[in-house]
Parts: sequence; structure tokens; C-alpha cells
Amino acid sequence: MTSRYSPQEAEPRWQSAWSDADIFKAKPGHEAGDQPKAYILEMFPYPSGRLHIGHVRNYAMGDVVARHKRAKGFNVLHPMGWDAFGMPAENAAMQRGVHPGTWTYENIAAMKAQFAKLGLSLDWSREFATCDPDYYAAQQALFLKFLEGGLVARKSAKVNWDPVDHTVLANEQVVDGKGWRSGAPVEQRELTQWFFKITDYADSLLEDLQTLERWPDKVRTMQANWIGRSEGLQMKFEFSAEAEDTRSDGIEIFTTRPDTLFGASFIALSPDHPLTLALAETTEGLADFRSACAAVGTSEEAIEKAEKIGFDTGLRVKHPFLDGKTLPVWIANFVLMGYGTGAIFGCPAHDQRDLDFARKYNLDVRPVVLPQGADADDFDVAAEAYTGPGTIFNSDFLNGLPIEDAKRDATRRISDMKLGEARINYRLRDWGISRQRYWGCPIPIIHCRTCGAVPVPEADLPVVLPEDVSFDQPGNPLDRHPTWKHVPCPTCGEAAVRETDTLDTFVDSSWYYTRFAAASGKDDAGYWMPVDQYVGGVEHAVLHLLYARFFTRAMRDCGLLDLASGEPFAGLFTQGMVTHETYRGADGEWLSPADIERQGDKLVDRKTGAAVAVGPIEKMSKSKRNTVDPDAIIKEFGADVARWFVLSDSPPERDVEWTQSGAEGAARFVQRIWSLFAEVPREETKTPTDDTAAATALQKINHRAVASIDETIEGFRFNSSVATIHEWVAKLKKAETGEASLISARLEGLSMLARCLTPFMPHLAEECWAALGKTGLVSEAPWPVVDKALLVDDEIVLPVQVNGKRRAEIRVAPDTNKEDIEALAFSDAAVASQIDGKAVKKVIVVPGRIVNIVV
RNA sequence: GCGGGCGUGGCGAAAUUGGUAAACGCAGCAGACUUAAAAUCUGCCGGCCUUCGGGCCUUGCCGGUUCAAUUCCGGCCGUCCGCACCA
Repeated sequence: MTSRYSPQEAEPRWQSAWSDADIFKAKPGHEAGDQPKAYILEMFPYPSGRLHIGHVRNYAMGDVVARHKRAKGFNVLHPMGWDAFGMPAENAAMQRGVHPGTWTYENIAAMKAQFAKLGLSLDWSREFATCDPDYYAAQQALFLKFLEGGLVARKSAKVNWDPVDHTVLANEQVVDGKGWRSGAPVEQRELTQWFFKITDYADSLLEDLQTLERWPDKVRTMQANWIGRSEGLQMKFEFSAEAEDTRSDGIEIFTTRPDTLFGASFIALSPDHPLTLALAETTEGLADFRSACAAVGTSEEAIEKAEKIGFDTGLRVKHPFLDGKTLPVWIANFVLMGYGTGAIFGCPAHDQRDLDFARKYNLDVRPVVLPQGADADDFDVAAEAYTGPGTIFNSDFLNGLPIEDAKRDATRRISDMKLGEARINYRLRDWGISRQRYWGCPIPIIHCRTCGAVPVPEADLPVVLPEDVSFDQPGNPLDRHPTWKHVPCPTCGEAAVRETDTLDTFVDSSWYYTRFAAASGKDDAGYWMPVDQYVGGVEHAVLHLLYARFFTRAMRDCGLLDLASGEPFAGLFTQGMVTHETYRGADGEWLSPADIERQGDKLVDRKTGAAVAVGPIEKMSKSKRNTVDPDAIIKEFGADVARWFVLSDSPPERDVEWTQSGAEGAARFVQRIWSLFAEVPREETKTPTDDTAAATALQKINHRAVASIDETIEGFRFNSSVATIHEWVAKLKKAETGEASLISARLEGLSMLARCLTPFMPHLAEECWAALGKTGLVSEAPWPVVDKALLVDDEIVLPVQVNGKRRAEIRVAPDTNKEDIEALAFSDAAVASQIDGKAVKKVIVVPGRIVNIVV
């Protein structure tokens, strides 16, 4: 009788064996010789205190790749650390009075214990948390290098201000115009902030997306859209004579449609445009208009519904091409200060927003683009602006030109007139990095009344966060700390104050991977970088992944990183989420899967016995209570089952639904695999009957399975690897009986199977390897070598189609020539009956693939 | 509104060179073993028709290219995601 495999007993045993032998430690570059390197990295977690099943999927995927690479002979770096600064620690401090640092390090300890149970091939010797003073000291040094390199700016900008929590919020922390924590309506405030000049790299960040062949298209597209390059004309409209006394000599606008300049009927300024602000001081009603604009929320819905409103300044500007023609200058709520110059020219006939505005305020609508086939005398624009292709008309020297040519000519004319020039505009903004928070990296700057913003001298780094802070009132504890911020100016020695803002936590995660790489020696970052395979959630498609690409460029250009391409991640994989059914009890409250029991074909509440309504399958969330706890899964089934299941059912980039029955199925499969190994034949029992055709067939099965698993792992198709292993196991199971049990072929198969299982179910694989009597750890064993000769068939099955429908199969040697294949196909009775004496028009023979007879 | 993805059995899916559609798993059905249950094993498992040989239909819908289309092209429908008054 075969014994059962006990993950609860075996898994901790193998985890200790790995840890005792310290086998997952990466070699420093100088020790690796000509061994190729592979840097495999998953996005490091925020130490919330609990792993969730989504983490398990993320790290299981990275582990498959890392273990596979290691077995393939690579020097693998697969590290782990903690993205440890951030608001939840401060919230915990406010709610429970525990220090953010204490809370964070306790969470790290708890999560690290959970990590240990997953059997991941991690090199923990390089572990750090971004809140370690060592780490943020290096980050402060980086900041100062960037400052020196001209990549940091201090400027005034509009930010989301939470008036209850007294802090700036990132855009993503503003939900429907309200602070996500306080629920208070967010205000737009003008504050002086620190910025990284990411826009300096806009072109390179956009261009080089094309070189990222192992990134998902989706992510590349999202970044391209985010950077938002648009080519156009930046030009000045000069004030007309009667407005000569105005404070500037004209209004700069940006347009992508210089071809429609003859259709211009007004100029519109943003409510926040400098000229608007200046006029507001003297113009009756303008201040009120500005508040009306500001009152419209920033939420999607509010913008969607917001009516276009305008304010006529009474000023007029000259049309650049039409002598004597002037255009009114309006202020319009739909013009954004943050894009272009904060001013536009309105061409109502060919822009819907301009048209809506013009209709409301009775401004001219002059069509200048004629659609193909339309009559110039008849063509007019009513409620809908025409934005399609066509030929320019009503436009003097541009008449008759296609749009693109007209853009070019109009731009050239404006340029000749010294009123402007072609210009590329980006949607990308500089990255505001100041946060009015305690639990972050202090910005190493001292503000002096006479010397201005002075960098903290290198010798005084790090600027360490003070421990004795209180969270009993809102606002930044650093700012109200009694002593911390008061320091002498490093330049003049006068009393000065520290910068009390800390860095956005996205800064911490923008360079951590270079820190893992450099842990084995200063020059090792150049050896390990770029990361060969990065794995994480698609929610970071823009922010984190764009910031990191900026950081490596900036570090390279400051001489801090040897990385010619500037690209941090050569390969990127974005995995799907883990979902689960949702359940509601009779009272409409959400129920956890743990509270549910199956009774017959009904689901009932375990406690009350009441019927349970099954809801849609959704992303696991605390609010819907449809989460499963990795610890509970591991306790019940083992880590191997958890890993196997999250990789098995769906393609890795898609969502996978966690089901109890699926997990049970995986657990069954573990036992089934174990039954293959529990009583293995020994080599010495090998019999002469072993060299049979059946044994060769089994050998082929083995080698093909390995080849397929290799291919699917490399293509990130782990669900297909899983299917292959299922089939392989079924065939090995069959080989246990008959044909003298095919002893040597079976043993070879089992040895190969154990090694192929390792990336997916490493504990079980070790147990199987030991059962085969092998010495050493399977985690250190080389990947099985595929004998290519065994991938070739002696005989292949060719489908025979008649008029594209399969009618028969023929068996031929793979190198059979076309004539013989054709003859064999025609000799088939089923084929003959389909042809039924009709004339054969054409015969297509694709050797090794198919035969198609057209009649 | 703009951009991108996806759509195949009851369900998750496979078919990564344009070449046998539905591999593999889950659920289900039938059977073996058992006093019984669990566990395990075997078989069936897209639809319609069948004289039991097989035949016809089927990858969201409509059309196209091709000897051949889940795969390529065009249009539409549905759905999910990202961005959004971006000039």
C-alpha cells in the first residue's frame, strides 16, 4: 500500500534543508565566471502584516522563473524586501497610538514568517526595508546628486489639499473629489514643492518604449498615452491697438491645428492663467467667475457634466494672417493651465468644445476644412464640429491643401513672421515629490533666510526621522516637533529650519532593485542590471514603472549606475488577480467563504443554516469578504497546492478564480504524483525485456514533456506547463503496468518529472527526488537535457481533408515525399467515397501537416 | 470622447508558423471496489440527425482573403481596463 504524502510534515523539513544549505544565495559578479546571470524580481510588497493570495500568485510566478533559470545553469538573483514607508503606518499610529516604525517592523516579521512557508527560492541575504535608515540615507544622497545634476526643481504648483488631515494627497488618493481617508472635499492649493524633472526625459521615455520587446503592449501603450506627445505650433497672438496698455505684448497659445487658423474666432485663457490672475484684480466680476470655475469638482462625473462657461475680458488680439481682423479674448473653464500654455485659440467649426462655447456666447463659426465631396458654397457646421479629413478652404494661402500640408505651411508662415514655432508638447508633468507626512524619507534640505534652500552636507547624512513624535493631532508631526527642524544653516551658520516634507513613497520603489543588485559589492549593480524578468500587478503600469525608468536614466546620467540602455526592466510580466465568488446571507450582509457550507446542491450559512445567495465572481476584497487566507490554505493543503492551483487554471496574465474544489483537485494531484514515487523500482531490477518499442515510446513521452515544459515556462504559459505535467503523470501511471513495467524508461521519466516539478511544487519535488534515492537537493539539480532525436516521430498522422473538411487520417514516415503521401491519401476508402468520381481540381500536400483535396 | 484588451462546451481553458477546434482541469453522469461511506480506479461528457457505417452544424454577429480562418483583413455587437474638457 502506498503511503500518503504529508505536506504539513514535509514542507517545513525541506524549507529548513534549503535554508541550512543556503542554496539560493546569488554569486557576486566576479565569482560567476562565464555563467550567465538572471535577475528575477517580483514587485516588493508593502508590509501590511498579512500575505494575501494575490501575493502567492505573484511570487509563485517569479519563483517558477527563478528556479527554472537556476536549473538551467544561470547565476540567479532573486531577492526580497519591503516597501515600508507610507500612510497605513501613520493611520495605525493615529488609531492605536503605536509608533509607525514599530508597527511596520512587526508587520515585516509577521509577513516574513508567512513567506517562509511558501518555499520560495529567495536570497534573503540582501533583504532591506525602505524605512531602514541605511536605505533612506542612500536615497537622500541620490536626491542631492540629482539636485546637483539639475534634475530637481523647487516650484509652486497646484496640489490636492486635504483640509481635515492637513496634507497633500496624491491624485490617486482623491476619490470623487474627496480625501480617501477623511472624506473631506479636496481643495486645490498652490504650494511650493520639490519636483523631479521627469519631463527632461519625456522623449527618451517615449522613444525607448519601442525597445522594450518583452513588455506587454498594454503597458507600453498606457505609458505612451500618459507621456502624451503632441506636435503642434506654439505662437503668440498680439494685442490689437486699442488694448496696447495691457501688461504683456500678447498671448501665447499652443495648437495642434495650425491649419485651421483662418477659422479662429476667439482666444480662451485658463481661469488660472497669469493674465487672468492679473485681470482679476481690476476687472469687475472676474474674481467671482474664477471661484465659480473652481467650485466645479475634479471628479470624472463633475467634469463630464460641467457646463462650459466663459468670461469676456473685453481685450482683443490681432489675427496673424488677416489684416484688421481682431479676436475677442475670453476666459473659459475648459482650458487647463496644466497643458500647453494655458491658452488656446478657438476654432468652433472644427472642435466640439469650441463650438459649444461659441454657440453659447454667439461667437463666429467659420468652416475652413471641406470634407471630401462637399460643396464649398453649401458646407456649414451646425451642432457638430467637423474633425475629419478634408481640404482647406476659406483660408487664403492655404486653400486647396490637405490638412497635413496646411499645418506645415501655416507653421512656416507664423515662424517667418517671428510669432512662434513648431513645438512638441507633452502631457507628462514634472513629478511632485513633497509630502507633508512623517513616515517617509526626509528631504535633505535646510531652509535659511539668507542662503535659501541649502542641501544637507554629505557628512551630515542621513537626516534621520525623530522617534519621539505624536500623532494626536492632524498635520505633519515633523513640522510641529519641538526641536528636530531647528538647525544652523550649513553655509552661514545662522538659525535655519529643516525641510519638514518627506519624499513621495514612489521614490523609494523607484530604485530599490539597484540596491538589491549592489548588495554584493558596489560594482555589482552594473553586473546584475537590468532586471531580466520583473513580475507584478498591472496597476503599476504607469506610475511605478515610469518613475523607475526615469530613475535609472537619472542615475546613469549622474554617474551612479552603469546601465547603457537606461532601462531598468528588460522583461516585464503583469499577472492577473485572484478572484472569488461572493456570498450574501439572508440579511444581505456579505459572508466569507469560510462561513459557507455546501448542503446538497445548496449553499448555507454555517452558523445559522440559512440559505446563501451566490453573487458575482470578483476581485478579493475585505469589503466583499470574499478573501481566502493563505495561512489557512497552507495549513489545510500545503504551499505546493496553493502554488500549483494559482498557476494552473488560467493564463498568468488573466484573473484566476479561487475555488475550494479546484484546491482539492490540486491536492488530489499531489497524492497522485506521490503514488508514482512511493514505490519505485530500483535500477538493479532492470530486466532484458526493457528495450522494447513501448520503452522507446515512453522515452519519447518523457523528452517531449520536458521540451514542452521548457517552452511553456519560458513563454509564461504556466497553465500549459500544468496541463503537460498532468498528461505526463497519467502516462507514467499507465507505464507502471505491462511491458515489464518499462523500468529504465520509467525511472528516467520519474527523475525528469521530479526536476520539472521543482519550479511549481518544490517541496513535493524534493520528496520525490529523495524517494528515487538521489543524493543532494533537486532544487540544485540541473534541468533535464532533452534528446532532440527523441522529439522526432518515426510515423506521423496526417489528416486528409476533402474541400477543407477532415475525412480521413493516414500514417506516414515524416520524410515521406509528396507523391507518396498523395497516393496514400487517394487510396483511402473514406476519401474515395467523398470524391465520388468528381474531378479533382487541386491537391495540396503540406508535408508534416495536412493533405487537402479540392474537387 | 480617445486608446487598448477580451469574446471558444455547464465553468476555467488549449490549439504561439493560417493546417485534425475543444488538449488539461473543475463540475456532472454511469460503472468497479466497499456492509456502507470516504478514498481510489474505469468509462462518458458542444448541438442536431442516424439505417450505428457515419452525416450535418458549431470558436459573439455579418462580410472578405485563402485549397484551408479560433488565428489574417473590414464592419458591427457585447464586455473589461486605462486615460479623459490635453487644444
